[in-house]
Amino acid sequence: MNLSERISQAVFTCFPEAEASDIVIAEPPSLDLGDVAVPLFTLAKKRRTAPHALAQELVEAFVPNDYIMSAAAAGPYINFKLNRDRVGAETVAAVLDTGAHWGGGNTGAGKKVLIEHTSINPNASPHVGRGRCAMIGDSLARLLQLEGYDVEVHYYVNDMGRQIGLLVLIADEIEHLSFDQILNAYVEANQRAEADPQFAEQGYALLARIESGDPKIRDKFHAVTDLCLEGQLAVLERLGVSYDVFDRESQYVNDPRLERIENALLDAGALFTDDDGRRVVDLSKLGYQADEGRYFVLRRANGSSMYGCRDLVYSLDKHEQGAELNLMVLGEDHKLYAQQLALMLEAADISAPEVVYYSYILLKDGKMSTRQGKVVLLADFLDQAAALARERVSEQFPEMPAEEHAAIAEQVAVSAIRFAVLRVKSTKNVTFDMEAALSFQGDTGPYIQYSCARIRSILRKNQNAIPDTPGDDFRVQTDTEWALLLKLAAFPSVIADAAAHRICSPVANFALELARTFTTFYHECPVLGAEDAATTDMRLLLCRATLQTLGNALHILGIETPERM
RNA sequence: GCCCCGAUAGUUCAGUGGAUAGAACGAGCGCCUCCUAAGCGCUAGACAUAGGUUCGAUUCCUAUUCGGGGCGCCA
Repeated sequence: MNLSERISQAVFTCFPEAEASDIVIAEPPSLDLGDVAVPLFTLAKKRRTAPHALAQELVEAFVPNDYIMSAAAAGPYINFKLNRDRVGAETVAAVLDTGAHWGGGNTGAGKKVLIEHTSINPNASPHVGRGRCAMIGDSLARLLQLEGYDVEVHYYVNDMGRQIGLLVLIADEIEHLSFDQILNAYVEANQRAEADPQFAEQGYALLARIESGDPKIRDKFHAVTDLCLEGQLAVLERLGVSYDVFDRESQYVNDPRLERIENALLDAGALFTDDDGRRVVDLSKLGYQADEGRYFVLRRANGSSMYGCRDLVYSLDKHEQGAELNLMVLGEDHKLYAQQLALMLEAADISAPEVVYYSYILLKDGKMSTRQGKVVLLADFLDQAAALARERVSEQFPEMPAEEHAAIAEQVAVSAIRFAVLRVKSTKNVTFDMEAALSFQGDTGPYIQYSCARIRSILRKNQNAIPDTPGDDFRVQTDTEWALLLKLAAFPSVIADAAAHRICSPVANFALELARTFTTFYHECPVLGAEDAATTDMRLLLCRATLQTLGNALHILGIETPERM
């Protein structure tokens, strides 16, 4: 039985007709009032009494037990005081026993989840805006893993389409196209296509040839996109983001399975050929309400397929893999498109993927613009951050080998960017502040890592053996220790909530709060210099449990916990 | 024009249908013979506007304003 169940139990015993959903477990404004609070407004209404009267009634009927020591009425609230030694010891034991699994609710046991994210156009080194998708997707994957899901991460390689065709044309003119040149080549190709219709035509012609199965052209497309993908993945790898499966858009062109969807659309009377010879879907036949976005073109007049065809087959392909959960992370600019796809898929009785959307990252002086060079490239940020961090570490630990300086600096750099991006709710536009992200001070990833390093330092300096688990002499002596224990105990519910809502920012904010709570403890409660050995042991256990919890939370965020920094 | 998202201190972000809305940065003052000062303490500062639902709204609903995104042959 966990804490909230025990509290509910206490309320039930004197109010049997209450339902679990009526009981809200809250935090009192101060630990002086109690450890856990229950507001009684809803229950009082049910019983047709005043909340404060009900509070009195419950207090009088309350019988203390091993876990809940007392109940006190405070107006419309009832505040419980817990047996801190008992609850604290159980919390620490739970953390240390479950270790890397601590916090996971196992709701995903035996279930497979397929998650697609990043899938950026192969045209340039990724900037932080693109990185938001990768970091959110990667952390979501890690979060679901902790919940016990069997997670498979997919990356959809957009290796087709007009712009890749143009890029292939340009690549033919350059001797050895490198990753660094790709963006320029891409911009140039688009400019030329605009100015020179013939050039643009050549691009479409290439598409037609790849669609007709020309292996030479296909190889050319692959060569260009591979070069790009390789460069992009190298940056993403620095961030700790990895993928299990790469699905090429080109492998879904001319896929016979499209027929199944087209037939369903025909049956629904939604698919037709318009006056110009395009194959168009009228989504209003599938329940689409608005006038805008009502028509969706599947094929150009010349018969070549549009991206939608490939996406439909790709969705079908993922659907056929039979995962319990099919997730994808998309920018909010894809919202309408994803809805349109979902309607078409559902018409063919195919369940559409569940989509997690994220909003754009803005800069202080406005939107990012690749063409205006107004972007923060992930690689540039990491380089700058790592250089700064390296200076810091080498000053602080001059005796440390240079490779270790570099390794720690890289971990700090990754933590700075991942935390800055992940702590913000994904539906909000973030304004990326380069200066703040490079300062490593305050509400940052490095601050949390620093707390971990302090814990590691204490554990390293400790000479004596620490018990593996709390014993009978586990005493919670101060509010500071207790506040830390309460924070630790809250971790599983943070994870459960985050996983259920497919959102990682609460995990980031929890980690920050826990680090702050620990820092207070660090300043107020000496561990190695405690009054007696039992207190030292207790605090060492608390340190270990905190490190484990911070480590688990940071692992979800893709942030390492350095031994020193 | 229509649709979707957002709006909390000077700034960047948390948070909640209920007790006193939290941090950080920036500003000011203080703290390293003390487990790492990437730290800590103190001071000043906010729920866009107007209605509504509710015992109670910053939180839910509606409108307005502002910002972001989108609206048939780009992916």
